[in-house]
Amino acid sequence: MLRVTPQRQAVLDVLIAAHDHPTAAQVFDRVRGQQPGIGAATVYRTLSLLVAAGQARVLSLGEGASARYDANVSRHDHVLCVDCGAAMDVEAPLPVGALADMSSRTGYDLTEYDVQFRGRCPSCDRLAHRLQKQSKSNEKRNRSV
Amino acid sequence: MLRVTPQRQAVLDVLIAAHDHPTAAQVFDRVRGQQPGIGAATVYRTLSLLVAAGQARVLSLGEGASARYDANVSRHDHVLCVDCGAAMDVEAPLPVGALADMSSRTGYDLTEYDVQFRGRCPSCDRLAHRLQKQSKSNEKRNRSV
DNA sequence: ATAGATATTGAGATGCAATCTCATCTTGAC
DNA sequence: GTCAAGATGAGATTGCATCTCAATATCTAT
Repeated sequence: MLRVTPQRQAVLDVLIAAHDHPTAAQVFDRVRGQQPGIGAATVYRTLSLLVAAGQARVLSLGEGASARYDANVSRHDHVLCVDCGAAMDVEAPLPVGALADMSSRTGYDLTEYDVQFRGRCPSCDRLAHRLQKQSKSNEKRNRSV
Repeated sequence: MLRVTPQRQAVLDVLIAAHDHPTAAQVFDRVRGQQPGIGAATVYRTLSLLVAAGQARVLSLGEGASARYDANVSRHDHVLCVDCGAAMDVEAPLPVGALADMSSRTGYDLTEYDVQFRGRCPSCDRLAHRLQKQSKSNEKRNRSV
């Protein structure tokens, strides 16, 4: 029998409250806020359990970044910032039948898909533009020296 | 100036020859076959350089899996096996304008996207079915004991 | 309520990929 | 050839993730 313990509840609570797709390490930190004594093993174990039980999902966003967890288990897509790693849920469903098409095209037995959009979030975008301007004015200054 | 050294050439060669989206560790192993003395630092460094130079791409396939490298830098999508991690390139482009739509919908400055299809590759699928049958016949046997 | 079986926990050890450091070596320009 | 910039690789280090195991908590049957 699988038990509902305070530790497990805390992990799930954190996951449901989070809308930023935290990594396991971030979940661990947050859970510690509520259950200071909880161990890393318990948090990692619980995350795996939740995923196995269909209560959570693992995402591999970003490039070579750690796995990120999401309590939103319905099919959805992601927009993510290549600078700060921020991620948000969006909907960009493929036409009905696209999954079946791809299955027969590849011979794989495909059961799910998702679309990842990558670019810069508004705040990183502003920052990037500001830095760009600055480096241009630096160039001018250096030329004139 | 950026130099083309035998080590860097070897890493790029391995990447171009590979069609299985190897992880950095796998690239390292393969490069060692040709350049036994090459160090891990060099391979990891070179992979980052290649990505920065647009000669390669990093993918985050699978869930919590290590980053995987791909010398195919043109836009394309992936089908991947959730059991063995095999990945293949496919084309599943969104309608023209989808990227711009999503940008204006989210406020992000989006520059790329890709679709990930997940399921079982033909051989893992066969294996899974075989195991399923076996476990059923085991159940029967156990019941009759 | 109690005993015994089963499940869960957390500290610490371990594993492993990835990065960093730095002395040494290579390369290209002059 | 000489020199400066660039590149290399052994080994140390970091940091995430998993495993081990003794202690603890929880369930079930009586």
